[in-house]
Amino acid sequence: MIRLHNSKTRRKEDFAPIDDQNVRLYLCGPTVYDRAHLGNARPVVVIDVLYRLLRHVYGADHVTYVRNFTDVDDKINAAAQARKEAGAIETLEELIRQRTEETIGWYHADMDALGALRPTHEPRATDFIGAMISMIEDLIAKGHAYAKEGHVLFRVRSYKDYGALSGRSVDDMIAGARVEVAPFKEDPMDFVLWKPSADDLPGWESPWGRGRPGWHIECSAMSYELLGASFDIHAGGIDLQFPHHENEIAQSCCAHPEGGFANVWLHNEMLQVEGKKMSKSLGNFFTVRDLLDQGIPGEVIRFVFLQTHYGKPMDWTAEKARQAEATLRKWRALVADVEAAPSVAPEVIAALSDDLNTAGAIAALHQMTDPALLKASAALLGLLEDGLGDWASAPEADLSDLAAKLADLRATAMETKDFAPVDALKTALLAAGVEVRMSKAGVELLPGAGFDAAKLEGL
RNA sequence: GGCGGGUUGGCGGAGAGGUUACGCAGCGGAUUGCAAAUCCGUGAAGACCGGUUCGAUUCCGGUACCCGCCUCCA
Repeated sequence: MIRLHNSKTRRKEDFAPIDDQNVRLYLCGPTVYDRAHLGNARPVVVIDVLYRLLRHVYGADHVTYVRNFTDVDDKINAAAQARKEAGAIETLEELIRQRTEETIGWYHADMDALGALRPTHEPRATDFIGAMISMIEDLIAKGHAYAKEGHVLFRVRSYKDYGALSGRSVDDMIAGARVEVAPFKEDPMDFVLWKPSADDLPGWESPWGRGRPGWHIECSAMSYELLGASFDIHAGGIDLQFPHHENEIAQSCCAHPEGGFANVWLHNEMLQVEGKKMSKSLGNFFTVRDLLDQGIPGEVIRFVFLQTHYGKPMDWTAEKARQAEATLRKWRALVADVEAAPSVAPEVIAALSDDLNTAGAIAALHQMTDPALLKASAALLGLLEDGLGDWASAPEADLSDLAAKLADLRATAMETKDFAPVDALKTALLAAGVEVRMSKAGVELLPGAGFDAAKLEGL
């Protein structure tokens, strides 16, 4: 039995799918205007583990996982306009398309590097504009939304449970007074479903004139098209809980009162870097690609993420990455050339089933002595898989001559009691990233983490 | 101001109302020419103040501190 902490009820609940032949999961995906930063990767890795667990429990063919690409956004427009101003000859529309295509390619490459499985569907907002317009028309017809001055706004007061997910009341929020006041709003909390586009911005024809959708409507429209009016799990970062998810619920439940939208809401906490919020102003902002380029393997990033429960803030530190790499190297050596066991360790399943206790699952892996079982169990966490381990394999190098030389020097030193020549060679080997093992059985040289063949020249 | 999360041994980080978490580091030992690697062993905790209880780090209340969201940033 899988148990998940449901943000909607604020409790850990037994998970019971609506249809165990088709378990349905939706994760809010990225706005594709730039490289994914490290924080973007956290929900992807967390939900990837959930996806793997669900596939394990219900069968690989009985889980539908949807993660959208938001490719309508002012930041994308800004990036395209910047290119235009820099002298690009393409139309703005073409530049936007280029930018989103490019970013999606980066995103796939980066998330692949983290060992995340591709979702079943990756819908793009621009492919669902028609569905969004239909949904907005329906909301207007049902009295939950109104058109004014080219905008369409959702009437927050018409959905009585508005604020239930995030524990807020409309009145409290207005008292907070951090809302955009606009003359065309009936109520300050009303939010945009559709807005007009100037000629130099992307737009689509609609009953309210040429314009583009507000942000929230895309997830409501796409989840409805791909998963239906009711589905099992909706996930995303806790920062999306309000207003994004609150607005999704309001739109979807008002448009499809026959459905319940998402049964379970999973929210992951934020990511920090060395104890502080990651931000450009603090200079600790970096992308997944930055880390990969620094030589930190995706599997190591993944391991660091999974060491912290998704519901707690997770602190990225260089020290954690160092430790994770050491652990993975040890495990990789253990499972090298080992065939995965046919089944997964029950402790690992039990830990993951308990609200995705990935840290507990990793602790269980530490206790495992059977490499075949370790490999099979780690796979449920997306670790120690064959495709992801190139980084840990020893660099190709023939060190047999040097090993023989060291053995000779050592044998001589045993006689003369002068170990200086042996130590000199050993020191040089260590400096080149070679691990030196000397025992009664003989000398063994292994290329290690920082192996540099160039430093072996002349030895 | 409103809403929410957190505070565990040197560091990271879990579970469980009463029994060793675990990992890294440290320390002791085996091993080694010395190391490395490996193996064995080992000390160390639960922010603060109350309450419930035979018993709480674990449940409840309060205090302090930290953090997030409320600004179409996951």
